[in-house]
Amino acid sequence: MAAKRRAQMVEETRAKLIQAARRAFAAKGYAASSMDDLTAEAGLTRGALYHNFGGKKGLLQAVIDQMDAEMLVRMRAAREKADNAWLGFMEESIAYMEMALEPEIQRIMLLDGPAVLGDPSQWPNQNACLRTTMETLQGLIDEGTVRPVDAEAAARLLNGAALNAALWIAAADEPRAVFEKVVEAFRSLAEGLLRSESG
Amino acid sequence: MAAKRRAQMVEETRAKLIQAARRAFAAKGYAASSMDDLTAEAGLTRGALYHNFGGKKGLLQAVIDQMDAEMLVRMRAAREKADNAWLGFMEESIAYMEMALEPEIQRIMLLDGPAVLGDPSQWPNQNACLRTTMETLQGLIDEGTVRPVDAEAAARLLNGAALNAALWIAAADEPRAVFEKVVEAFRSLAEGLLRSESG
DNA sequence: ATTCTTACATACGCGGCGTATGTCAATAGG
DNA sequence: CCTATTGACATACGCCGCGTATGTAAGAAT
Repeated sequence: MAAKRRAQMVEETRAKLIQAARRAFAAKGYAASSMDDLTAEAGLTRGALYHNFGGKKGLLQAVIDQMDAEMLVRMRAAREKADNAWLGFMEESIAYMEMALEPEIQRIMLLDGPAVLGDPSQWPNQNACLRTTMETLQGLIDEGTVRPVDAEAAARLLNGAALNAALWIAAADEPRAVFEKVVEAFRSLAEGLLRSESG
Repeated sequence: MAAKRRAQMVEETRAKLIQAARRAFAAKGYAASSMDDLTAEAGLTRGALYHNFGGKKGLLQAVIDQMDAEMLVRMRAAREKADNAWLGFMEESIAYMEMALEPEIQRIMLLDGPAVLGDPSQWPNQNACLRTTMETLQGLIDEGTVRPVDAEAAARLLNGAALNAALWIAAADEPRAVFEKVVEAFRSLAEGLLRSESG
């Protein structure tokens, strides 16, 4: 019980640091964020950061893990709203693009993350939200809806497409209008994966 | 004539710095590359760098412009080998993916570039090799081969797909085998853009 | 021939990161 | 209940790297 109190405090410390880091990284980017500043904002010092995360990269990794988990939840929710598997996949993909429009996600997950930590598929948690896309796709292949392509390859392609499109949308003058165009083009592209109806 | 000599020297200086920067950025990444080191390797000092490029970011921009131009040439060459426009587009896209496998291009153009300078479409030269994809695509739409989607949106999606796939391939154990899978999946995806044959 | 400008080199200061060390509270053992 | 030990952080130090301000020599302008 007393032991639990201690563990609880540690978790709070970690949570505070991750929270502060998310804001700092999102606002200024990873490179421009000072560890002194963000720890101070959390009411702590760099000592806590090095103890808990081993360094600046470790903190970024922790932030990414947290955000990735959140994104996973949102993608699942989007998929489960749809009537069938294929439409679920579309909704899931669109949800991903919408999330990729959020500055925090874009900056941390899509720009700084890969640049600092390398390819997302090599991350410790294996990028859960990419895995979800892959598994959804594999299900569609198994049920015969989608051509028998390599699920991971296709998932990668679609994820990358969505990611890049989101970068573009975010920088556009009228994000919402551009978003509609992208969704339409994305649907066309994705339909290339469907088994041809005449087949 | 004497004036030309002077301009020539300046060009050589800039070329030397860009060359050294390309190697340094490719080897260690942008953040870990010391300007003192790379200028010294070029037989110069940071003074020359700040004078010619305004700073570290300016140098990165110059490096990217140069590489982008080179990529453009290679994409054109790939396209012109093909028999028809659609196949040309495929070859062009595959060429892009192959280039994206090269560590130098991957590190500088695809990882550090966007992270440091922001969205590629906002870069000064407007990312020439993306424009090429877009124009090729627009041609295919005009001739009726491709569905009337937004060319820029589709180009963005395909570029992003190729980019992300390349990141994955490069980190894979057997890059070549994975590359084949990706190309196959990419073809399927891209065919989603074709007008349906029954139409 | 002189002034002015260009194209760099040199010098300086500040901020940021990592590490080594210190401190205090909490657990464990007798 | 008292002490030894570990854990969770804070403090202190040094180095490196960037940007800027200043210096300098060679070419261009008049």
